Amino acid sequence: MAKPDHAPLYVQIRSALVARLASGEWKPGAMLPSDRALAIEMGVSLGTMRKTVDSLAADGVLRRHQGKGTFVTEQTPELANYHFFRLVDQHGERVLPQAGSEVVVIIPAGPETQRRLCLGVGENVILIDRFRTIAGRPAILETVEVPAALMPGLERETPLPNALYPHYQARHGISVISTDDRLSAVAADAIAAMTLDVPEGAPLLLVERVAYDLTGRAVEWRRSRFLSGGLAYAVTLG
Amino acid sequence: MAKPDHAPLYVQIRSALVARLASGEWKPGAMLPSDRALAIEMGVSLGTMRKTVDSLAADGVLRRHQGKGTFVTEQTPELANYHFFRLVDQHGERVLPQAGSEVVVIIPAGPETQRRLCLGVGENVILIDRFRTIAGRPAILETVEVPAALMPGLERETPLPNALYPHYQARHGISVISTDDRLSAVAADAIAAMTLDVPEGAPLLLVERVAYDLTGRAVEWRRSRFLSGGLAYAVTLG
DNA sequence: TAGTGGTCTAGACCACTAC
DNA sequence: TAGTGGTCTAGACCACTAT
Repeated sequence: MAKPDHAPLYVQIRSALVARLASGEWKPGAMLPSDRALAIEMGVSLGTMRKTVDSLAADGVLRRHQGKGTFVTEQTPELANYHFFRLVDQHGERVLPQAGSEVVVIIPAGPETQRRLCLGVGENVILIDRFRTIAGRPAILETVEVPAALMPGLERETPLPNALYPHYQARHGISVISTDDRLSAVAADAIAAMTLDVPEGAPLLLVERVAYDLTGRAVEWRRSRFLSGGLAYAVTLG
Repeated sequence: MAKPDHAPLYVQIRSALVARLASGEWKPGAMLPSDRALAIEMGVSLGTMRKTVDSLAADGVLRRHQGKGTFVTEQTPELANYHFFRLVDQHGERVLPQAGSEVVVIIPAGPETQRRLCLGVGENVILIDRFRTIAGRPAILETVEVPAALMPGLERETPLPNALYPHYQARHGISVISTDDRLSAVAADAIAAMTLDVPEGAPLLLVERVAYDLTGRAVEWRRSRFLSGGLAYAVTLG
């Protein structure tokens, strides 16, 4: 063989399971066969299969429940907010935004978007421009771009829910499991100042994010600007 | 017994190892006994000991090297920068700051500091006020507070190195292994504007951080303000 | 060659959940 | 009671490092 099986068994088994998950063999929320059944089916020992499933559970792809079984992680608004939405107030309590207004259009991907989403020239993206409110006042300005080919018809599914990742999964079979975030501070431009009701030049927290699905594909490029003052993005490093 | 051993064996073993690490039985950089030796010494199976050591390695407390052994993680400037310093430039390349100037004093902990560091009233902290430069220009304004009781004499160890965590470990036996970061955007005040050479009101990225050692104790409360424009705090969620 | 961590196996028993 | 994941054991062999 050109490529010998240098990879450990549990890594190979993991790839096989990921492929079957990506193929839709097990839908979000569905129960997988038991560790024992999978081990027999794939011809490995129980310990090896457990190591594989454990790693997928650690990555958030699967969830284990003692006495019940192993399930494909289902993006719920609560889970997506807990995992991927990191905003807290001055007391450290999680903050949840409410819907504001949105504009959805299809446009050719710009150069920056092409690079972030690894798109070819001429590919279209669906662009969502929206703001969201916290405690009744506009607090988040957000520009979201997704490859049009990945989420056909998304532009007609308005109004979009507040949490987009559960929607991606439920309607388009795209499961976001990780993100790369870049945070910086920017001054509010005229439009942002008007929408968020702050002076022009006021400091805003800018979060630029690329989201990836379980196959490692970049599926979303997002820029969010948050009103500062009492709001912060919280993260634990370790 | 009042508290039965509800905890799994590998968790109990882990606590025992953490206690021995905290006691200084194995210094940073030192090699631990082999898994087999530890398993025999503590009366558990090899598999259980491996699970314990694996979890400590996953938390960054230990590092494993196939064929060599298991070692207590040593804070190096490189490692601390890689793990806990998240600044990147517009191309996504990691940025390393250089020393600027610093002022170190001992003061009674303020109410905010008391809360963040879980200090009693009247306890002193060592306060480090400094700025750091990137590519030759002032870019970071930082206020660091540590309990005076934890790091006796720190105030006389000036000039302090650029990376403080390796210094905490080498001189005071304090190993930072995780941090809670809160990021927001603020406007530059008069002093910040002058030091960083930006207009007053310019947006700065504020990072407020509490650092914890391997026993879970809060050991540092830090507020850093970063010049925006080309610089960003990068983090992966998953 | 000897010692280390890395992988894999085949079993056992426990804790929890459903029926 | 039967089935699930969670833990623990006792061994085997492999890959890597040092000497």
